[in-house]
Parts: sequence; C-alpha cells; structure tokens
Amino acid sequence: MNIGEIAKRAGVSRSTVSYVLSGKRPVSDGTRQKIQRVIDELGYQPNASARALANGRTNTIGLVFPPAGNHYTGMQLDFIGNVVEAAAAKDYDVLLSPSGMDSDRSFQRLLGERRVDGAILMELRLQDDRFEHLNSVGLPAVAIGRTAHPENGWWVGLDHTALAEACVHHLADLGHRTIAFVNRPEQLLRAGYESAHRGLEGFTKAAAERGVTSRTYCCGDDASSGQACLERILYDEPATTALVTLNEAALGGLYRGLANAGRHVPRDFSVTGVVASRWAETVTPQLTAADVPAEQMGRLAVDLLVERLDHPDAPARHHLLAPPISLRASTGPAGTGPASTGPASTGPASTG
Amino acid sequence: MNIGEIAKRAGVSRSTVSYVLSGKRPVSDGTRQKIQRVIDELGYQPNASARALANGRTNTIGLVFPPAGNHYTGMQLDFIGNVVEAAAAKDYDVLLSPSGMDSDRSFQRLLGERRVDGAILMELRLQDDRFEHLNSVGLPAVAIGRTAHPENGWWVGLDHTALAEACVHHLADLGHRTIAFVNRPEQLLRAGYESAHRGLEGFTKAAAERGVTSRTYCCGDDASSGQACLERILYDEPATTALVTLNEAALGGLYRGLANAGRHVPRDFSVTGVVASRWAETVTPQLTAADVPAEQMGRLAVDLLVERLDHPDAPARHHLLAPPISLRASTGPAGTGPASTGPASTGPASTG
DNA sequence: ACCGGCTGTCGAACCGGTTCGCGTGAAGTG
DNA sequence: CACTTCACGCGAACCGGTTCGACAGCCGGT
Repeated sequence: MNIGEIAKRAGVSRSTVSYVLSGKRPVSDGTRQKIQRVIDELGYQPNASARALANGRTNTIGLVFPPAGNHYTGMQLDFIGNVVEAAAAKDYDVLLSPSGMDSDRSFQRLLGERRVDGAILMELRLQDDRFEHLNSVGLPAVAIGRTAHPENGWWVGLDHTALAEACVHHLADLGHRTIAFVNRPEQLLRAGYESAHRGLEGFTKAAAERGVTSRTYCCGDDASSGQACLERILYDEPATTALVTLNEAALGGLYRGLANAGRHVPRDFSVTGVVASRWAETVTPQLTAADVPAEQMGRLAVDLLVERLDHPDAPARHHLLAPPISLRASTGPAGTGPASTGPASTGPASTG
Repeated sequence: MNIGEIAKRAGVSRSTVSYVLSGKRPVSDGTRQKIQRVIDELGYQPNASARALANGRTNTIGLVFPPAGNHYTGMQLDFIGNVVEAAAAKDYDVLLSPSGMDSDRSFQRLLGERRVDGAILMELRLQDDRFEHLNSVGLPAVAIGRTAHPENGWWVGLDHTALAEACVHHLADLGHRTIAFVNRPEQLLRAGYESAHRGLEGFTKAAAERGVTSRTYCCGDDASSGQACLERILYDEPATTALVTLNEAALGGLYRGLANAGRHVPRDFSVTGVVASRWAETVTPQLTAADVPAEQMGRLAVDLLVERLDHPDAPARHHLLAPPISLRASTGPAGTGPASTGPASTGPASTG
C-alpha cells in the first residue's frame, strides 16, 4: 500500500495525495474527502524511510549514553524514560545509542548514516569529543550536562558545584566538622565526567570555606562498592560524622556499611547528596538530598532540541538548574560522637 | 556526499560503488582499492533512509514498553539496557516506543510507517493485542514474557509460576506458616499483566499445597506504597512472618515498614521474591531472591528476533527461564513470633 | 581463426515519498 | 464576448541508495 495505490483508487495523482497528507498546498474539499476516505479505509500510513529520503528529516532523535561500566544507574534510567516520553509528545521517536566513545559503531551509524535529525547527549565529560563529531557532520545536539566551556552551547544542566556546596553547608550548619565525599568511580572521574568533577569542586570549596575536615573518595556504581567505601571512610577517619554523595547506586551499600559499623542514621551519622527523589525515598531513613529533576530535564532537553531543529539559526540556549535540598530523614545535628562501637574496622577495602 | 559523488571521483558507476560496499558481486582488486580509497578519504557512509527505502530493511528494531504508571522500574531499565547492547553488537539500532496501548501514536508509527524491521515487546499481558497489530502489518516480534497461549510464539520468558512456588517452598521449609504475597499494582493485575498473574497463581497454588495461611496484596510501584502495604499486612494478620514479592520498586518501602513495626529481618520476618540481583543487593539485609537474569533475557530476545528476521520461515522458538533462588540474608527460620512490639498498628492504609 | 564461457562493469529501473512548474477550466471583469 | 485572474490538480524530476539484465573484453579450447 503506497501512495500510488491511494492515488489510483481515489482517481487522482500521487502529488495530490501528498498535498492532502502534508497540507502544504490547498486541495478542494471534494477531492480531499475522496482521498481521505480511501486513506481511512485502507489504513494507509506513508513509509517513513521514503519520506525521510525525500525531505531530509527522519523525525527521530538520537539519545547517546555511554554506559558507565556494564549497567545503568537509576538516574540514567530516569533521563531515558523522560526523554522518550517528551519526544513522543512531540511526535519524535528516539533511537538509543550506547557507548558513544570514539570509534563506536553505533554512534558512527547515528551520525554518518543520518538516522536522526539531532541528538541528546547524556553523561557529559568536561572535554567531550562527541560535540566535535556531531558538529563535523552538521548534526544539532543538546547536552544533558555541560562541558568546561558551556558558554555558547545548547544544554540543560545541573549545577553540581552549587548542589555539593549546599550539602556541605547543610551539614556544617548542623555542626558536622568531619565530612566525607563519595564520588562516582575513579575511572569516570579520570575520564572527565562533568558531575564528578564539578561536585568534587563544590564540595572541596565549601569544605574549605567552612573549615571542616574532609576526605574524598571514588566509589564503584554498586552496593558492595558503597559498603566497602564506607568501611574505608571510617577506617581512615573514625571521627567522620557525615557524608555527601553523588553516587546513587552506591547509596544502599553506604547505608549497609553504616549499619554494620553501628552508626545510626541520622543520630550518629548524617548522609546527604544529589539523588533523584524516587531513589532517595527508597532507603531508610529517607535521604535528605538535592532532588535531581529528571523529568524536567528530559523535557527541557527535548524542547531545546526540537526548537533548534525547527529554527536552525536560533541563538544557543541553556538551562542551569539548582534544585533545593529536600529535607527528609537522613541528616541531623552532629552528636558527641558515635553512640557505640560496631564491629572494629579491620582495614580498608577496595572501593572500585 | 552521496554514492554518485564517490562514483564520479573514482571514475566508476554508482552500481560498482554499491557492490564494493555490499560485496554482493565480485569487483576486481584494482577498482575496489581505488573506490575504497575515495571512500576512506571522504569518510563516506551511505544514507540510512535511502538504503532502507531501496532494500526494505531499516536495520532497526523497536522496543515497545508500556510505562507502568509514570515511571520505569529497575527491571525494565535492565531489560532496555541489555537489549540495546545486544542489538548494537549485531549492528542493529533500537527505537524506543513508550505506551504501545491501542491508539498510541508512537506505536502506530512504528508499525505503519515501517520504521523498524521487527519489535521486542516488554511488559506482556496474558491477552496482548499488540501481537495482533504486529501480525496485521506483518512485523515479526519477540516478546519478553508470554501470553496465555504461548505455544507457537517467539518469546523469552520467566517462569513466574515456578519462581513464586519456589519462594513459598523455601519459606515453608523454614517453618513459616503465615505468608503474604506482594504483587504489582492492582491496575496492572487487572490489565492482565503476565508476571502478576502467573506469580499470583504460583504463590496461591504452593501456599495451598503446603497448607500455609496466605493473603495477597497489590502494591504500587514505589517505596511509600510498599510501606503502606506492609502496614496493612501486619494489621490484617499480625502473625504474618514472611512475604514474597514481585514488586522490586516497593522493596525499600516494605523493608521500611518492617523496621517501623519493629520486625527484624530475618530474625522476626523473612522476605523473598523475584528481583534482579543488583537490586536485591541494594537493600539491607540483602534479599534472598530468584535473580531475574535480565542480561541473558535481553540478549536472547535480540538473538531470537534477529534469527527470525534472517530466516522468515524458521519455526517459532522460545526460552523459558527459571533461575534458582540465590540465598542471601533476608530469610531465616520462623521464630516463635515477633521479638518485640514496634509502634502499634493503627489501621490499614491505601496501598496504591 | 572462431567460438563459448566467464569476469567485471555499466546503465536503467525501482523503492515511495516530496516538490516545483505548468496547464486547464471556471470565475470575474470591462 | 474576449481577457485576465485564480484555484486546483497533474506530471516529472528528485532524494540516495540497490539490483538486475546486458555487454565488453579476455581467456582457453579445438
């Protein structure tokens, strides 16, 4: 069932059917209805490849996300889901591309074969060569996150610096003097992950300002790494009474480590960080945290990209978000020290 | 840069370039190298839309997942990630389609506009009209899950009946006599979700066989619903000493409810169910559960679909998986009853 | 020297849409 | 009634690949 078949049955030419479909030229009421009736009867829908070939637009956007290790974190999931929904609402489909590292076949296909009209980049690095690749083939892109030089880019980002600072201030205001920072895995930090770097920067700066003792750790994206990391924290500095984390996947492990060490949250130890609310509410006690507004960010990213596609010469725009800290139940005033001793720390463990 | 440009620069015809690219006809070494050099210099990649139009294959598969409510569970995330990776390994791209309910635009686009060569269906219902829609347009599909009549279908499924039975037997072997079942949300059960129905069936059957007292509950896919559900369980039957759940998103809330009620896991109360290992390991104590092999399932689904695409007349195949229960730390022998009383149950709450 | 077969390449048609320029017939105007 | 104007629909070209039939040239065999 192609457009010629419709034209034949309606007794008109193919171009007239096309104009009925697109509305780009007026068609008389009589012909339009005749054609429309045939279309409805046959349930005709135009072939996407042919249309894309003819008018140069695929009505598809690419979502590029290098996997952090072998699995995805809850936050990535939230972004993916919300981007897909926002795109669907604007009649765009979403093509998923894993990896996106150089020489990655899937990413190359997306770009070179022009399967998509534009791309949304996740998991940004401070120096992100994906932008150059996209620019070199003229594909518009919007980032979720921002590079080291975001001035003239299209992106929607989270102010990790400010959020980490806010977490430190919150803890310092509660009287905590020794605070640990649990970052994403070292491999990602080394790769230049934006959130890891900016969060670390904000944490370090605020800790210095408030004169609190601090240590920073990298931690694998899973529960057992979190547990090991916490053991290490208490081994390195038993007087630690609070931590800030960006690593939502390790959160369960951090809590387990605290429980094993006999530190009660929030009485003996406070935990906070940057985590989407639905994950913050999964742990007990519920996590006081800056809520990552994944839905809003996904929607904004799609909005920006579609705007850019519709107006190729529009000036660059971006959104920098800094959600407030939601007070839940995982932070409290610094106590006089640990209430009791749990199992003695016997030594540090690898923290991924 | 199109194929004609390459042909011109190499001094050959367009068809010869095409044959170099596809290898479908022999080309002499000299010409091949001449063409290949031009291709490499210009970094030429053939246009995906044009190719799809010409040979009728998009090299894209659709992943159809009706959202359970407004967000995705960790298990869905795992499937999506693993399907995308498995597809990428076979040089297929993945197009995501939310909803997939009737009259859904995105789903209709996938089918009618032939954006994909085939589809993988997630979140199966016992009677799933998506199959009929797909069949009516001749699109091959593979399901993750199985309908009420899976005999001649292509699918990879989890034997939820057997898994739920195994959970009950495990608990009964430990001496538990009063067991609750925490299912997916009622809305999904009513919609005919396969896992919810088969899990419930297996639970009910095994509970009857073992003569244990049981109650079954539906529970929203979030932590607060889980907490409310647990309060309700203990209100309805305070003698309950164990539960089985399919609802991974509610798990954190169930644990919180138990902690609030003063029930220690596993001393006073045992918890088990069907949950992917990486989520089972997030909670404390770690969940004894039948591990959903999401990676394997994603890979198998892609393998089946690609096989079906390559051999349109191949006989239907499927894989029914029943992973064993991984013993972790959330189940133990039934005690003599709750060790102490937590906050008194004051009444049931809505459980979503 | 002639013929048959085989290789390697070409040209043209085709996939299913979109878009542009043009022709036609009806309506409006002096 | 002749002439412009306009609305409407048609045909052809095009997007960028793939594929098939044909043909040229070379080889070896008799």
